[in-house]
Amino acid sequence: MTDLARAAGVSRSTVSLVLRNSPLVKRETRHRVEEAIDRLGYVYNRNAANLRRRTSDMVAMVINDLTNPFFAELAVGLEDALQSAGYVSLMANTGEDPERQRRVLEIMREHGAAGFILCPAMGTEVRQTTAMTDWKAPVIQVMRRLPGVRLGAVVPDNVLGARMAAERLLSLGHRRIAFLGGSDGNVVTTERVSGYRAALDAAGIVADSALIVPAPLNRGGGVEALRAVLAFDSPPTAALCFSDVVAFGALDALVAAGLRVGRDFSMIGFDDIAGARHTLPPLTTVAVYPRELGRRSATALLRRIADPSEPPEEEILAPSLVVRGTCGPVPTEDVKR
Amino acid sequence: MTDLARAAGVSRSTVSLVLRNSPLVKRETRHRVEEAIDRLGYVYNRNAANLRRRTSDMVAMVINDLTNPFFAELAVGLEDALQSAGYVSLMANTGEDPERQRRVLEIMREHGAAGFILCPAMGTEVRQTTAMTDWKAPVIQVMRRLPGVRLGAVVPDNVLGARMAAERLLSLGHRRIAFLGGSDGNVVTTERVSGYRAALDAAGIVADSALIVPAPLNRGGGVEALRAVLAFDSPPTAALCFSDVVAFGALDALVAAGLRVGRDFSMIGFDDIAGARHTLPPLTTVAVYPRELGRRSATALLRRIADPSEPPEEEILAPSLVVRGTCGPVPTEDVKR
DNA sequence: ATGCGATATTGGATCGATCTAATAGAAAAA
DNA sequence: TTTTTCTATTAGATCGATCCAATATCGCAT
Repeated sequence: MTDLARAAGVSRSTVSLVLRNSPLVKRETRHRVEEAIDRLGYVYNRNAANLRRRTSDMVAMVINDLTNPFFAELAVGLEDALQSAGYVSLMANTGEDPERQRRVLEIMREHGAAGFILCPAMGTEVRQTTAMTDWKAPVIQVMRRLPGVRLGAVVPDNVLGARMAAERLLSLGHRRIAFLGGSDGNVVTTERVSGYRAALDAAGIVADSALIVPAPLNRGGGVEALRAVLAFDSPPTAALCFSDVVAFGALDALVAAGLRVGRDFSMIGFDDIAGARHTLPPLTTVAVYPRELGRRSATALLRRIADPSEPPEEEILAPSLVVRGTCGPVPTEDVKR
Repeated sequence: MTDLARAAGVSRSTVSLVLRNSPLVKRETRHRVEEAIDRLGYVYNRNAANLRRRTSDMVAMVINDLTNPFFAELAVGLEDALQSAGYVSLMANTGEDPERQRRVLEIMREHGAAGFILCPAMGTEVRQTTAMTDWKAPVIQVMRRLPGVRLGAVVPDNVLGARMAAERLLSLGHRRIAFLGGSDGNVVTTERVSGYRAALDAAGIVADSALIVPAPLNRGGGVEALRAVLAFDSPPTAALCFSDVVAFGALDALVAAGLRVGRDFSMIGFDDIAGARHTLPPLTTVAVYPRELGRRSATALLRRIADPSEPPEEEILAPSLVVRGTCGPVPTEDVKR
């Protein structure tokens, strides 16, 4: 900047005014400075500016698993909104490792992030998030909300979504309905299972806890879980899966067992990822709009960055049931085998 | 830091030494300072440190499309390696928009990124990348390499991959082989098509350019492209697809047309993404290991950050053919219909 | 006591920007 | 001509760290 000032024959202060295109500088001086800028190949230093102004144009995004298309979509929605608002994203993938999560959060804090978007890794201790409540920068949890922590959150209504799905199956006459996938440590599992339970309760059915089968959140998990329930003495006639990916595996296992999807056995997924409409038959599922989730959390964060006195809010997005071809009426006794 | 110094009864210089845990400070003073650090809730300011030291611990990652599982995997490999090396990632998604790409690159430059990893958006002008050759920070192109630009690059051997795939089909007796998907503007398309052509040439077959069908790089594109070639007077008996996603669409179209995959028509994909092993039958494809691509480009970048005199290199990773179930011998005349 | 080398500590300049309050210059009003 | 009022410009302090050269403190031999 000193070089620029010398080259343009003005003071550093004036150069600074030009850089921030202040209306104070005379048109002619501005041109002289601008000419110097591209003659000398000057590059503005945002970090120095942020240091002096005690501001930041960086936002921290810490995501549990970007290889999961659901979260990738969420991250893109987020980044897109932040980028349009003039922020740049410090992004990190934790791979569901709470310790790694702790480290990157700390580093991003030291970088002076203006705010934090966190999709907590499984097994994140509450201690971690409560510690964040008195960081000066606002924090928004997205997708997964740790219980009892006063940070903001933007999440889908998992309870409602699971209830809608289960109710659909109930209305088709199914009475033995399994819940496949997820794990106890996971908030989302807890919520979805509770929605599933609520629907059964409302229909006056006592939930058979053997029908709730935890499994890894991948295709293999779905295969396993479905095989397990088929081996029961009185197997279920339908299943609600933790996610579409799990449902894909469950569908694989169904055809492997020679069952006709949607006739011998009904299936509902969760998330409505890209592949869901291309299974055979297309998967009925609960759409939760990850991109919108990302966009909303960005908006919520930006609001609190703009006005830090705003209280943290929890935004809960309604999901919707996307009916495709994997559900049908309960099969008659003889077919059920 | 001044507060810390006062609280611990030492000078700012000493505090600084403690922060960088220099062996110069006496154990006892160090403890006094550390005590003050967590009593006052002090947070280290990396930007200020980087400003003074004229260094940077941020790397820019600019990716064309993170919702594509292939690139998501690549990004994760990258970020993982950078994170372990103590760098933090400035990440942006361009959504294949060259103008947006230009803007974010400029912003990250102004943030003083120590290096750049770029997977150029389709339609990126060479002007953009040549301009980057005289940025002081090193740049590595990943996956897509713009022709004739002296920046580093880490890419798969697309020519070889496509040739291997085409040779496989040729060895099974296929003579009319289509290439489905991609577009002329895309370097990767050019490379894969040229590998396909090379194999045909070597087998003494004149490539029928009508069999090279550009199409959008999504499932719908695959459906369209396959329908188009089936409508020919003498349709192909096999197809090599630009990517697995395109192949998924093509498989959909095949079953819709009542053809048996691997018997009436053979198909090979490209990329070996997660879903490829779960099609029916499982998709034969060319594996290019996106995660490894990411990891290598991170390594290459870090090397050049550490020693800026290192010349830019092009690293070309060998792909491998993953044989699954979508290829079979050329059908006999009567079946071919 | 004094000197000496080693070990610890420190003041002040600096990185590249912004900010405040002061000032110079020109035009308008007295 | 003098005063007032804008409009442009500027000097110097500052943000939070590091770095360098200088200095203080110490144990130990003389």
